[in-house]
Amino acid sequence: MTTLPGGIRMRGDSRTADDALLADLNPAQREAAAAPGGPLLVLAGAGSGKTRVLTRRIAWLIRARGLAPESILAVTFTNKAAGEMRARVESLLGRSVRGLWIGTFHAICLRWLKRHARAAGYGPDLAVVDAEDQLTLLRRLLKEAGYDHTPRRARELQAIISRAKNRAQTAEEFAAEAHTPAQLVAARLYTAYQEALRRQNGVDFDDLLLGGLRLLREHAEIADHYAAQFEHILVDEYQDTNRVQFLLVERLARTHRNILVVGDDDQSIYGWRGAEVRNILDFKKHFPEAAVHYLEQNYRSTAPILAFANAVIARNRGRYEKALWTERPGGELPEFFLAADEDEEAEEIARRLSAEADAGRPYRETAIFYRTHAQSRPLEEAFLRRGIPYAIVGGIHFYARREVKDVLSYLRVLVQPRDETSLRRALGVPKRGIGERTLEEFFACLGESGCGPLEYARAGGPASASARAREALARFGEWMLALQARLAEPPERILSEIVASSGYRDHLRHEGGDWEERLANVDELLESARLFSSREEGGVAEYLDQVSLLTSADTVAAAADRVTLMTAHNAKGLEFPRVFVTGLEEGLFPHASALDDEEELEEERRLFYVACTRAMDGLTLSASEMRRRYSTGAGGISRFLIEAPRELFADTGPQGSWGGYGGPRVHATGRAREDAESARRANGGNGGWGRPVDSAGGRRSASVGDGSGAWSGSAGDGDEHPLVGRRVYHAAFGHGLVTGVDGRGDQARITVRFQAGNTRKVLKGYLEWEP
DNA sequence: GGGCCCTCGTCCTTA
DNA sequence: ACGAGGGCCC
Repeated sequence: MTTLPGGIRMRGDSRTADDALLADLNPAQREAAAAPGGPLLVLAGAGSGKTRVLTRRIAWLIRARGLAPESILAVTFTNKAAGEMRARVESLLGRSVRGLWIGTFHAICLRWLKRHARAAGYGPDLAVVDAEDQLTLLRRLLKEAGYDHTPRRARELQAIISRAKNRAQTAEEFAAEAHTPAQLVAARLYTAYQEALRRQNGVDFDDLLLGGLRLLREHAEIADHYAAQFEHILVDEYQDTNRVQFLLVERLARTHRNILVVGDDDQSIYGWRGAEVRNILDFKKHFPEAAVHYLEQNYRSTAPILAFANAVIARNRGRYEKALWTERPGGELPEFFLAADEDEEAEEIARRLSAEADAGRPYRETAIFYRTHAQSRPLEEAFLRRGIPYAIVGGIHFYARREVKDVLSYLRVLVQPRDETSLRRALGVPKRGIGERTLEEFFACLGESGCGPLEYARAGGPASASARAREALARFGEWMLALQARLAEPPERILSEIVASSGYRDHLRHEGGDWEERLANVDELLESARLFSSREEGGVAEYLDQVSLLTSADTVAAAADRVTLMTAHNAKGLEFPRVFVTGLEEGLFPHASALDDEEELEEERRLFYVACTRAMDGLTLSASEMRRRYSTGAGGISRFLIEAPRELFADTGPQGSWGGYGGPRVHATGRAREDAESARRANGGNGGWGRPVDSAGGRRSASVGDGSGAWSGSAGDGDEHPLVGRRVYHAAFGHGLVTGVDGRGDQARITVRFQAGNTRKVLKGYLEWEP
């Protein structure tokens, strides 16, 4: 008998597991999987078999407890996880579990909103608006309201609206709380945005959740119906649920109170998206009678990997104290190496990968994680050079590619002509003589015309438009209405008809550039529609729903023997025998935007912890001394490595890179670049290794502003304008003259006219001041 | 007015 | 390096 943290005493084998379903679970897993009912919190560390517990519990509820599949609701984090979990349960039970509700919160809410469209206040054929369309719409609204409508502003606004929605705050509630001028503007636009969505019968991702919640709140009979139906509710990755998702779960669990949530506060990585780790920390407050189970035995990683990961996460405050352990014997220390720049970092990874492949490790066993998508490029280039097959998860999502969105926009218009964003897109691409001006008038007059958008187009649109534009509109309307009459046909047939008769292929060819790749993507889209038709029941509308809810994590191709590249966020829930975590530099991982906020830093640390704990046998960490990123360099080795006990990882840099490293450079310094530059020169600029470290190899002061180095000439942080006219040297761009200053301190952006003739804005920290 | 070309600011993570 | 917007020509 053991007492676990939190004072939960656990018996050994309880022998409630008379069912073979639970035979191979450990006692803690079994207790959770066969728990009698009531609220249950399972704190499951990385690799502790939580998916196993969830699938076994669902199977156990159905077989041992005789529950009907439709009385169980299981919420997963991705559609892929839902599909896998369903398949797993079916194979455990040897029967179909048709009727089981399993999916992401978003997919489940969409299902409700469609099923109860009228009650939810939507028309039929509700369409999901993706992030890009959301931005397009917001920019248009900003412009119409006379505000700055740069993509940046639109993104800021999108984030504000999204955060409000994730707190379950409607436009009206948000407006009521708005005080500062900026908040009032945001409130106005939030309202306008919701009206625009409403006009086109659209919902964004956050609306799916909020709409689902509103449906349950405003229609007690519907809420009671589902609350009665779902005798058992299971939620995976509970640490990454937001307020709205909590409220949904809480409402649905009210009748039976059989709510099992599984999560790990150390793996909460979506705070920026509105996830509230409080949901899991406060579970016992919300459900006072809840039992708590801890899963701390890790079945995934070797002891050295776990020891390193445990040490990393132990730096965080505000967490349930816990430590994973394993019975796995042996294992190598995690490795670290420092490269001169990102090309060499990528090259070294490719080199190690090739060697391991030669030694018999299949490529598919290896994954490479990075903090931002932009880091994939050097890796791709290195892999291409060495002929290493790879697949990128995420990045520019397939369905977010311009050519794919173009073609899909026609399909969306057919299903929902009021979708203004898609209609604007379809009208404009390929060019058919309908320009900005005509579009504005078209939509301005559409309302008064009293007919639908396609009929209005067929009639020639606004009388004020040019004869050419009117003719083009009429042809477009005619064509779309003819296609609309065929909507009962399979999506694939409609889609290929669209591609064929729109002249889209010619349009792409004419565009030049990477048209071949774009053309291939269009063909791949047609193939995906064909696959949908062959696999799923449902027409064009269902096809579009599926496309909208697909996520990057859903498209991991498992079959081929390839290395997988993805962001650390996308890695959640996965495991690989061999893992590389790259770009471990201050400002990148942890990301620059988190450096001045302790909570955000802790989230970065959790993200790093998630990345490391994906590894089963091998973990290699890497960093670059220099990085071309918005014309800036790297910020020194990540604090996540600096703060880890030195004996928990091995420095495998060819020249003992760590040994010469002078300590944490928490802020980017000019020295880092300078060193990297001299390293490149010393290596003849080729892919050679290492940087010439201080010959002494000892510690070296690298603190910013120590007055001894390149910094001494810098003016104070007060008045920056005396800097204009100063001569400077930049490691990458050479000598130049300051022509402008933006901001203060080391974060100031200095405009420099370089001798080469180019003018650039660079961070002050990267400049050396010449006399 | 519509479309092409060139210059400029810009990319953190996502259901 | 990529897209958006401004300028310019049809």
